[in-house]
Amino acid sequence: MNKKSICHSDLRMRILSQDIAPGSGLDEVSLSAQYEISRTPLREILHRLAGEGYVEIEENRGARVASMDLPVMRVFFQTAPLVYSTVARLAAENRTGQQIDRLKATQVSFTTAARAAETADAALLNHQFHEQIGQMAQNPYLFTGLKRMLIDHTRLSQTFFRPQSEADSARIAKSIDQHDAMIAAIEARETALVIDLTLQHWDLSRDQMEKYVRPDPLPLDVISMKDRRNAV
Amino acid sequence: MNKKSICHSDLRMRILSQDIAPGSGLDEVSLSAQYEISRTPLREILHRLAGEGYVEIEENRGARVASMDLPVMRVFFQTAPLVYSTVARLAAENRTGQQIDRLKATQVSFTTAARAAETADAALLNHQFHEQIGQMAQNPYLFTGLKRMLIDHTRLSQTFFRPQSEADSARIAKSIDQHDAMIAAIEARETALVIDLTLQHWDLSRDQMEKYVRPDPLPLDVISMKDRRNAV
DNA sequence: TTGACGCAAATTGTATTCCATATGTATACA
DNA sequence: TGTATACATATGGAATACAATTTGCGTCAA
Repeated sequence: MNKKSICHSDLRMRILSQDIAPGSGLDEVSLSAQYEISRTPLREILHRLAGEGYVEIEENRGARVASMDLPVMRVFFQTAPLVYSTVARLAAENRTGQQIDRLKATQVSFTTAARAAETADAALLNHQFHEQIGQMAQNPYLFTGLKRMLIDHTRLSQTFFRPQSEADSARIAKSIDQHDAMIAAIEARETALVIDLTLQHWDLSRDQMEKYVRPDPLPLDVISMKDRRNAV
Repeated sequence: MNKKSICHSDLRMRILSQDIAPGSGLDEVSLSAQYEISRTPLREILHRLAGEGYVEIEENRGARVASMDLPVMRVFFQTAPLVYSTVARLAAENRTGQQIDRLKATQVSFTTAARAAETADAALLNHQFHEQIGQMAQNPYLFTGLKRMLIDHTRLSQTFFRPQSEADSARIAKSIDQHDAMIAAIEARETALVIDLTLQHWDLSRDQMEKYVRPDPLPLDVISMKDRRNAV
């Protein structure tokens, strides 16, 4: 593989893993130096990423990573069930045998990474898993929308695969099981079941993401109670 | 406006109007000469158009206009009602006053062009009309999918605004009326009505498009009946 | 002290040049 | 006569050099 496509996929990866934060600027000279390519191909990558929804380009102002503002997040939670379940249904109807094999392979890698708590890998492989289901749907119009959703979904679910408690590990195990069930249902073309499983999977993910958006408040004993008495 | 963005929007226009046919190759040197810009910015435009779904870029093979093969057309007709009606509902729920004003302005231009049988302008303004409804929905995930649909929809509906008969003119008039009704319904936030109107509008468009995909057969008297006797 | 104007440095945008890859044709050998 | 290989030409890709735009800072005036 050449440097250009490595750069392209690596930038995608870094954006998905929030290694480059939403809204942060992308400097052309430093990035081109980093990937050892010149500015010309890098700029072409940036334009491509803009079309894919990873970055936003403003005239004479360069490229920034796509932001994740609150209004869009509302829309994200509102739209996800519709898109995911529709795509899942179409996937069950249109999947080929080869695609099932590839999905199973991805699931094996995902399971390994998730059990080993390799956070970044697990999140990325989870992303790949759902993108492959999108490909099965054979519907380019819904697929582009799905890809946009997955960009934000993967960025939001960063904490999901970094277990902090027994409950977190249980959620990860459940997520793996749901993937397995989805594969079986898609392979058997059981559309109603696939939709049901997909919505369950979404519910699990959503609960975890809401924690990310609105995390538990800091423990109060960190703040001196003396100071608190003087508060307005 | 600078040459680059003119080139960008003009290429989009030419692809939508099938002035550049689906699947045809885009030569970098001739295009850059045509728009009086150098190859570097042109290539950036091509990459952007690739991200937007107008063209497809293959490594070391250059850019081609996105093809319209039959399997995708099936999916197009299958998906359109869902996407259009969902977007229309969200537009009615989320539209702002400014957006209504702009939509009305577009509709005025569209009406003029359609009545005057200015085919290319009418098709493009129709495209713009539906894209603006998409913007009203305030849903980037569905909007990208809608934009993809509109690319194919506009390319397929080229014949729609070139009336050949009284019936064609009547259809155009009906289409204009439907747009007016949709604007009113969106402004009044009557979601159920908007969905209904949108589906009616789709039905009208679909019937016409199917004629484009599967046109009336050539009149048989063109073929000599003598030759026909010898046929297998 | 604040606001506006202007200059300078940084950053993005464009053009030209050089290089790599692919395809088509011709020639030679089986 | 058919197929394979090699070479030439055309087309796409990358890098460097140059131009234009933006932004931040400094100075001067109100």
